[in-house]
Amino acid sequence: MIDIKLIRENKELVKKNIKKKFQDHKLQLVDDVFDLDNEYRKLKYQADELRKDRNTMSGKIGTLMREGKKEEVEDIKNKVKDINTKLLDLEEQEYELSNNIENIMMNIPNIIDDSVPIGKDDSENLEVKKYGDPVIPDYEIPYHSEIMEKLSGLDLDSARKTSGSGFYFLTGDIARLHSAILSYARDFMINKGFTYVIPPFMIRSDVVSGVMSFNEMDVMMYKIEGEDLYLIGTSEHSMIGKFKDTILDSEKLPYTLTSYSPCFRKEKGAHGIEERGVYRIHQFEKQEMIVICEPKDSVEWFEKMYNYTVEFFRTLDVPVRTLECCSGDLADLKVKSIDVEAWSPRQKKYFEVGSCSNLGDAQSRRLGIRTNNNGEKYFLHTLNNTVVAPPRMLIAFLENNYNEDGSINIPEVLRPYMGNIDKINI
RNA sequence: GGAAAGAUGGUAGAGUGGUUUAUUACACUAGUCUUGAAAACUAGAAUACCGCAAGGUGUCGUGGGUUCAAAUCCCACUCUUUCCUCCA
Repeated sequence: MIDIKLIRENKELVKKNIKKKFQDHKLQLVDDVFDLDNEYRKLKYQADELRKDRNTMSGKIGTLMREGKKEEVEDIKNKVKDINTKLLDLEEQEYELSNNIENIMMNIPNIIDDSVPIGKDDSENLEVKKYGDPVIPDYEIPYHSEIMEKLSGLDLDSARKTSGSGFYFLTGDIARLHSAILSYARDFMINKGFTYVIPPFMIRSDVVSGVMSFNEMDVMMYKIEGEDLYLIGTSEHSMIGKFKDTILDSEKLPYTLTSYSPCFRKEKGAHGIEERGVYRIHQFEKQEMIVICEPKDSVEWFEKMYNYTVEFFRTLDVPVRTLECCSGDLADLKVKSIDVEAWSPRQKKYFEVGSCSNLGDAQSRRLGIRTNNNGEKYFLHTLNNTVVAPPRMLIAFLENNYNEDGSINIPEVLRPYMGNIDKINI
């Protein structure tokens, strides 16, 4: 959500940004909201004047009553009643206008960073850099769920019985590996100076609507029946919600947090052939990082954050690359975004395992996350990034650490979390 | 789940329908005094929005309602504290 003042002052900039994102159908919205805003301000002035009259007149009644001037009181009462009738209509228009304006503003995309490559959709995302050798072994690597099943680590059949499709039982060493990765990720981020947080896994509707659009909400979120609660789709939801309507002490900035949570997603819509197994499921676990910082520092933090993920994957012997989201693929709230993709030696291509985003002040404006810096108040910048989401990450991990005999190498950094074994054997 | 009390500016805390334009204290900012500080004294100061400004409007947990007028009365909800009940 951008500042409406930007539209008042520089409509063309906002329009140019929309064109960069190939959303030409939204160009009209800028003119519409500009007009509505003017209308709203005129109306507000009128209504404020009426409210002013009402207040002064009502104020007089108190004095007149004490003086016992009943007739005058009745006269004024009637006048105020008239004002209220007029106001009723104006207030309804005022409410409607401000709602319309807000709805449109939600649909006007955030101003993207100058460095974002221009492109229509994900096919035009740009590779930034490769890390590690994308090795293609001379033996065949089975589908990840097969690897896991051979190691008695995955039971999808039972999960279908208890919960339906899109769920899994992890067992034995694979389950332990899953936890080990999360524990390692937690300690990895703590060592980078981040504060570990376990947030609520359910949030209220007002927080949900603060962090996502109604559309996203319907597609992603599970609602708890009979309660005003939703299961979180990512810990970012709780973590950003935590700061809703707060003024943060400028001396305590930046807030660098790493949170763990299970994530619940409906995943409405068709799934591709490569989404069998544990690639796309209703419930997974994730270690996330969140930074809330001064606007001037967000570019620097963005760089640091996706590099942490790259470094994390490299310590687990998984080759990765970074892919920059082009203008057309960038979600409306985002200023800039880079995906971290892991190498799949089976598919012989990279696939997404994490996403790092700089939201500028769009999210904080929407939620009211500000700082007070020597009396000057302004919105902060928010960023989020995946450290690791194990079930999907396990795919990359297993494929890249797979030996021809079906065993799995455990990289050194993970061994303390795996009972010091260096291999999972069949 | 049940009962009681409560939610007011950065903090504490008064305010039970109309000079509340939200008392007061602490913390805060500026000034006087001082080599500097402390203390004392003087002044300023909640917040969002509209407005070039003067000024205006809204906001006393949230949402409704009553009234000419609501921090104050009524209803619902949320949260906090204490107690009972239940529970990992």
